[in-house]
Amino acid sequence: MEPLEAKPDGNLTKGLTLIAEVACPVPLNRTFDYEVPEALARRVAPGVRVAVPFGPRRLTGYVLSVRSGEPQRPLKPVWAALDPEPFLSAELLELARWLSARYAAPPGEVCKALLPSFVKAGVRGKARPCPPPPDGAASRERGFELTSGQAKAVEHLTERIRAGGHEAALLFGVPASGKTEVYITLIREAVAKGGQALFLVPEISLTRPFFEDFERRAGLPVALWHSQVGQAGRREAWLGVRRGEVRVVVGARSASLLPFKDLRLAIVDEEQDESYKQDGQAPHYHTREVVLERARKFGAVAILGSATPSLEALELVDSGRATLIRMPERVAKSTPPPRVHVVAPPRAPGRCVSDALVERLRDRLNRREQSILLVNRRGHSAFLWCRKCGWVARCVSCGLAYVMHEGAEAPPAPQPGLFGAEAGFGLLCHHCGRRAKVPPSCVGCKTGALSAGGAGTQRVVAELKTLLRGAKILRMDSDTVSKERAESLKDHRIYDRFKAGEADILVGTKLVAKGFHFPNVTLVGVVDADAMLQMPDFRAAERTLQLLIQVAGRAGRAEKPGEVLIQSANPGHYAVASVLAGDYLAFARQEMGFRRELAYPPASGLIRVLLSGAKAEQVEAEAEALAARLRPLLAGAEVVGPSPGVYQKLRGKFRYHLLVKLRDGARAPACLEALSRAEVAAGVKKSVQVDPYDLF
DNA sequence: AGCACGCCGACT
DNA sequence: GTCGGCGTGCTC
Repeated sequence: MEPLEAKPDGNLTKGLTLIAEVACPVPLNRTFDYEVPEALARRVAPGVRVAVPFGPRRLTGYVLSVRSGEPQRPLKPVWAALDPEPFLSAELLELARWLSARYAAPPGEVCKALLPSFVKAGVRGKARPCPPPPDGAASRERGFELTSGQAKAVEHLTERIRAGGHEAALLFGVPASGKTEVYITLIREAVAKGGQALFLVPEISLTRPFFEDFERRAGLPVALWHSQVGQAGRREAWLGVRRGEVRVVVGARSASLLPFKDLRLAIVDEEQDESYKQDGQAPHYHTREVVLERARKFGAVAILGSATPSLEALELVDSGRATLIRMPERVAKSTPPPRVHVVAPPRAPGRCVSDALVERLRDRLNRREQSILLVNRRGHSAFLWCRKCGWVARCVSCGLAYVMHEGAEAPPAPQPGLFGAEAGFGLLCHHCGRRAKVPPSCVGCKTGALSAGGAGTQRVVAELKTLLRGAKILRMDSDTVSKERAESLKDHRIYDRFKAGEADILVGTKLVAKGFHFPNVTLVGVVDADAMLQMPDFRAAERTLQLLIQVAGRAGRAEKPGEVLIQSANPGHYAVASVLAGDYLAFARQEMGFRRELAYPPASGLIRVLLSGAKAEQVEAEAEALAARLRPLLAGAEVVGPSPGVYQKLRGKFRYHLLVKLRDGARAPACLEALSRAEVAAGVKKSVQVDPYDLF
């Protein structure tokens, strides 16, 4: 017989109570227990949203689990169950717990991220008829040849999809090696077996071409998912995926969080792309990791595709967690890969394009072929400084050097398209968007003349205009390609115009390196490879090499051979040398050695603790104190810092960070626990980021 | 994150 | 005399 006891309100009940573990949407890395009143016992189940009292307010929480037990303390009751049946499946709840633990993210915010916005507006999903299964007629198309080794690997994966069971593979194929064909074959297989397939690309603008391609060539109904899809489309796709009716999804990062019912295949294309890491807001997940985790749970096949695999993916192969499939040959074997040269940057002060590069550009103009120039900065010049006293124009709230823009004073952003009548200069903070006027002379010493340093896209365009009279030049960077236009059909206006031959030269930031096909481009130039290599980031060499190889792949994709010119003062740098040698794996081996030596990912787990606040001394002191407290607590981990953030001051707040390097992965959970529990003084904000990509 | 509680300046 | 500033503390 259970003992009876008096509850605080005086009622006599059994000692055992129904307890719901609820994730509340607050930035606290923990869950809260509530008592489930008898009347709600049937409706309060894992995955259901509930209304609960939370301090003085009422909020909507997510039930993670229900158990019966003796409360350790008096519990408040669940007020209401909001859904007739669970919204989050058992698999999604498991995913929520995993995300929360892996990335030190508040469980309530994780659950919120797993539910689409229309749920909050109230859901009344109509039952819709199942679309007829795709007929086999369309699935006989072929058009590519695999070498016997690749064919065997693909056959193996096909077999795995057919039989069911988890497997992860890294598909390492040179650009234009026909990876898409392999993807389509495997997607068809997954769908034919009655399962679902997910295909991820790093950018929204890349979803549409794949979407159309898959619909046409695989003969499959495909759903599109990314942050710009409208309310109606989201609703249809989300519910369809959950019911298992949507069989193929093409999407960006957030599609990895969709409520799949029977996932059989997940593909992460261009897996090295940094946009797969969500760094801006919690949960700070990495798409590659989410996909691998879910594929494991579903017993699905996961494929990471890349021509320049991340060191993380190569580490998966080395440790036996993924198999390696190489596709070392181009489909169009008649066209040789582009020739790559390194040339010295121009000596003349103020010049950014060397004579060698200008000459090659002129040659292409004469031959009516097109060229692409990669410039790693938008704007005109990276900074404005005084040659006499060294003063640099800086944003007052961020402390960052202002970037000089042409026409930046005239809102909105400069006209897209052909370079023309953009007049006047202005200063723009690339972090907070603050604008300022260009001072007539140095603000520091009052007498020195100012000059602009660090060439941006606008300046390169201006220089080419004077050096190559009559050349038609298009500029493409985030100032000319607006975000809103990213998904409509006219969004690729600049791409279309360039492809249609409206311009001879395309000058742009890394946007120009993305997987678009310009048959008439035979020359690619990289204006300042050194600036990319010198970024204060342990992944700088990896990122640079990946970008160089990617942009080099834009040259000579059709019948005419391509040529690549890289301007660099360090031809001996191991990243530059690897482009010349065409040996990515040699670079990866060397880079992995450095990562091991310095305990950077993937040789270690990296956790960043960022403190920010209005008073610099206080933030610094708190950071020091935190580091001192953490060091003995985190035996086996290396605590680096504190040091001022790369951006010491951002939007009026001073920033210091600590880096925790964990060579022993098994200790990560305990370490995260300690880090998220550690308290800092009021007035200072702490944030914990797991495996951050931005160390700003 | 909210939202309350708490202790110091300009107003009907 | 009070209305209100936002510092700081808590949320099952």
